[in-house]
Amino acid sequence: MQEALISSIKIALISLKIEAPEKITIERPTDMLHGDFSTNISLVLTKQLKLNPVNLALQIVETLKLQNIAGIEKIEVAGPGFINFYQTANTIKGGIAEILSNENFGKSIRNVGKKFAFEYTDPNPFKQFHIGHLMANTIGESLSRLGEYTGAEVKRFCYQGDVGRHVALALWGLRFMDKPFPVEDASLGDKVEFFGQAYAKGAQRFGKLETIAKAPESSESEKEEFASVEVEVREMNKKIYDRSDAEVNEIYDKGREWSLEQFEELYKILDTKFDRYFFESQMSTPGLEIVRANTAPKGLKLFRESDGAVIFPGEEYTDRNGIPLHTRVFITRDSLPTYDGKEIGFAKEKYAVYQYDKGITVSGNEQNDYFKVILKLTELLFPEIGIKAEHVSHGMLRLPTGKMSSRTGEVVTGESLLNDMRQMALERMKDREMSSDDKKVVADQVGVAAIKYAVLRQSSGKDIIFDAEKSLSFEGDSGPYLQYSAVRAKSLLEKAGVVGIQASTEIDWTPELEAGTLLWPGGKLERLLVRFPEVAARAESEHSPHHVANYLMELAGEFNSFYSSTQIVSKDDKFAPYKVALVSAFVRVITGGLWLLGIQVPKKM
RNA sequence: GCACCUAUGGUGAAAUGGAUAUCACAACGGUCUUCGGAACCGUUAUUCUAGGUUCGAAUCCUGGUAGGUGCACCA
Repeated sequence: MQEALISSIKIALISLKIEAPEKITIERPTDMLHGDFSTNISLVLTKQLKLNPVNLALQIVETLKLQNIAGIEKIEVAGPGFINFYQTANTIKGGIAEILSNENFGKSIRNVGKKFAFEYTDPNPFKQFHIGHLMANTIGESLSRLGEYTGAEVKRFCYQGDVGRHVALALWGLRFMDKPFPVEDASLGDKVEFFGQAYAKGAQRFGKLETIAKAPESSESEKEEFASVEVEVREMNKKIYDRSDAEVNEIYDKGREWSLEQFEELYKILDTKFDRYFFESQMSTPGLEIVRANTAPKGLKLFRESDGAVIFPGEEYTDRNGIPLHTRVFITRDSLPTYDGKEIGFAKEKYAVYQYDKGITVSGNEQNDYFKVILKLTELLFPEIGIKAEHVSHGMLRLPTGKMSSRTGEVVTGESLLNDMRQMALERMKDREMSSDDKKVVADQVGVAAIKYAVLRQSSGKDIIFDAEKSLSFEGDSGPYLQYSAVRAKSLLEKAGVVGIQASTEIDWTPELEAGTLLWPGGKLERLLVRFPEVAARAESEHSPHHVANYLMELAGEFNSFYSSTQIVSKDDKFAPYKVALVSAFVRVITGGLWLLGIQVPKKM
């Protein structure tokens, strides 16, 4: 349609003897009252031609009208000189018919033949899976689905930090635990909790000693105490890397396995499934090799030695926008690769297993500057990977203080947040007639929807204030509201089936279509439904699932207005088949849209 | 200290450089439920500040203010 309008405009300009600019834009007006399509061509031309934009627009419209563009009913000049196009009721109606007949409505082929890789979540064994991981998972999963929806081949990757100082601190912290090591048949939660506490104790103790030792007024003995502790942790770290201590290995393997098992349970609830896992422990060797091979005076000389460590002097480079980078350490003076060093190995390994056309890493925005350095290095070391790698960041999920399950006042785990949401959902359903098993399934779906929607409703990169009260109330702008709308619409379809009303757009329309009207004032519901594929495509190209979330919100609101203003399933109503058709189209679109957000539609709720 | 990010009704957000800045929550008033009220309808209220670019600025540029984040052997 847009192409047809553009060529019509070109023809109109030629007949007015005006040179057409290279780019003529056809846009969707923000307000539907301004038509189905709009162009600012007159405003753009007005300067060079020194004409009044409204007069020019009027002239263009005159010649456009002579062309009788198919599917267009009305062309108007509005505001400062916009030209608005209104589609015929028949065209809109045809759009609804298409939704009904096309199971894949909303999908597109714009990325067919392309390979996308998404790396997200990236939790660390031995540490809690916290709400930041929940966010990254939500965003990464939605981006993956948008990729699939637009035809790309998509692989989901998860990179987990199973070595490094946090693990060393967890194992070192075991000595301060007053609880016994979990027995084999202890619950998974208890097992993971045990290591989580060990890490907390280890990290706390280490941090405390470090603070004391580094304070200006610290005594010699305090300094010595920290020094000896530092040696212990470093030795533990080395043992983990080189697996030289059988006892450490045994404990380490158990802790790692338990953590990973627990992550899998969460992924199941979150409805996400990774194609492949990578571990930091596997990236040490390739990372070291790459860095060593390019440390001056060898290779590309990107790295150099400094104070016994190997660094990348970021100050000497700029990012894609010409902004200077910062220096980072890639190999420590203990000859161990830092996280940065391993990341470089990972960049290469990831591409080796899957030659993607676009590779996106999702992380918190506190890593923005870090990723600029990594992306720059990737470009310099592996140009063919560098141009395909991108970083998408998210802000923090902030919780109101003193609420939710942060019992200790420390990090909120993903599990506790999920549990709270599920509990709320169950509470809400207590009067529903459902088996308790069904209720649990639905409570999972609703709880997940509440969290995911809260994350995806706003553009990523900024912090999200996750207001417990509001999100738990499930009102208005929320995932459960969308689910509820879908569920209610589905139950309407069931009812229609029982009564025997078939969805159809082909009813006796004669007077209505001649008057250019559809059922609903302005045909707003219909027009929104038809736009779904454009919304999905835009969300994909901008890596912005919130376009889908906002669209669904508007759509559901419009549907609910429709629902409450008219009787839909009614035997004697000649419009009933069309009304049911709208409900059916709505169900198809909202189900697809929620899928893009990673949200399931419950059977009942 | 240097760098980056952010600033929109009371609150949380949206808006390819476009039209009267949109939505939800809260507040206030209504629908009174027989297709599922986790719903619907209405009212009040918003672009941090000073300049600049532009036919047109919440959006782009410059200064200021406020907040957040990151900067060597952590991940």
